[in-house]
Amino acid sequence: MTLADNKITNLTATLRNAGLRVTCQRIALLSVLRDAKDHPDAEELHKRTKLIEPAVSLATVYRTLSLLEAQGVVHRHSFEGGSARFETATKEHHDHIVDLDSGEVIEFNSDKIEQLQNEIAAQLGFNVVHHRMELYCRKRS
Amino acid sequence: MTLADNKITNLTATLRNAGLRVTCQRIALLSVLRDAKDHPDAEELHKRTKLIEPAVSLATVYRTLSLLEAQGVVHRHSFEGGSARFETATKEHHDHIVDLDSGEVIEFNSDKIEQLQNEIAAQLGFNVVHHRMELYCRKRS
DNA sequence: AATGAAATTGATAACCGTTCGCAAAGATAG
DNA sequence: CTATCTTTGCGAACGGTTATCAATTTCATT
Repeated sequence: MTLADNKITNLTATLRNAGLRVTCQRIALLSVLRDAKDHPDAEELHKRTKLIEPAVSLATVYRTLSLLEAQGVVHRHSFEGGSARFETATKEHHDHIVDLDSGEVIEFNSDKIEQLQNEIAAQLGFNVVHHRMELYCRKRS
Repeated sequence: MTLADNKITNLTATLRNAGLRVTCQRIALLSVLRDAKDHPDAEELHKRTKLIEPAVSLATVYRTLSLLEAQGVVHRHSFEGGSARFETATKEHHDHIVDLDSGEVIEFNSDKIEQLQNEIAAQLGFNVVHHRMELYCRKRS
């Protein structure tokens, strides 16, 4: 069971499954991640987590995020000109549109593009392990 | 005339055109950029530039790169887990494949993908200002 | 419950790529 | 040539992130 199998989302099980010990800091961070509707950075996650569990340091937030990323529980995105932003890996794979004016992040996905990417890589003798695609946009006038 | 209109690529003219004063540091850096076959980072560019013009500091390299980027003379790429890498804007627009094992960067472009990107953005009410697409790959076995 | 080995933590320093501040040196228009 | 404005080198500062390390906590085993 992973964070993806929600409903009775069991944060403890998520940690156990990832081979990590269960601590209140990690539970608190995971619950913040689970409830986040946006793409917060580490500092923002730290701020939110402290509301649940005051005894959590920024260092632990960073450490736990790295751990969870390594286990595929969260995804890290490094958009242009800012700090890394995180989201749970619950959703289907998707790419991002970044609104240049508001900083807002919109998700999208395109099987067509992914297929083209694979074809292009294959032609050059490569297999795509992962990719990064971000569209920096402005609202249509 | 920009660096793109090569043949008798005139580095001095490139600078004048960009509204920048002509200094030997800038000329040296531009010539290194012009001759680079790879995608060097600032430190590497500094190293190479010092061979031509020993009196150039890393700060000037960074400053000049930012200036040239703002004028569209060079492009900056921030690949995963490393420092920014630069290349002249002489070539057609292209995206990059990063070989995860060797770190090598291969260029490609796909009008088809770009068109799909524009369509997707348009559907969501956006115009694409610029994008970033990188395929992190391994050689096919 | 108590024990003990191993993992985790908070605080803070270190890190690394990059930018900034400033006085000195250099470029350009007139 | 001069005056003005730009650019430079140096080194300090910056910001996000990671490392250090002693103290604390987890958890399998009693």
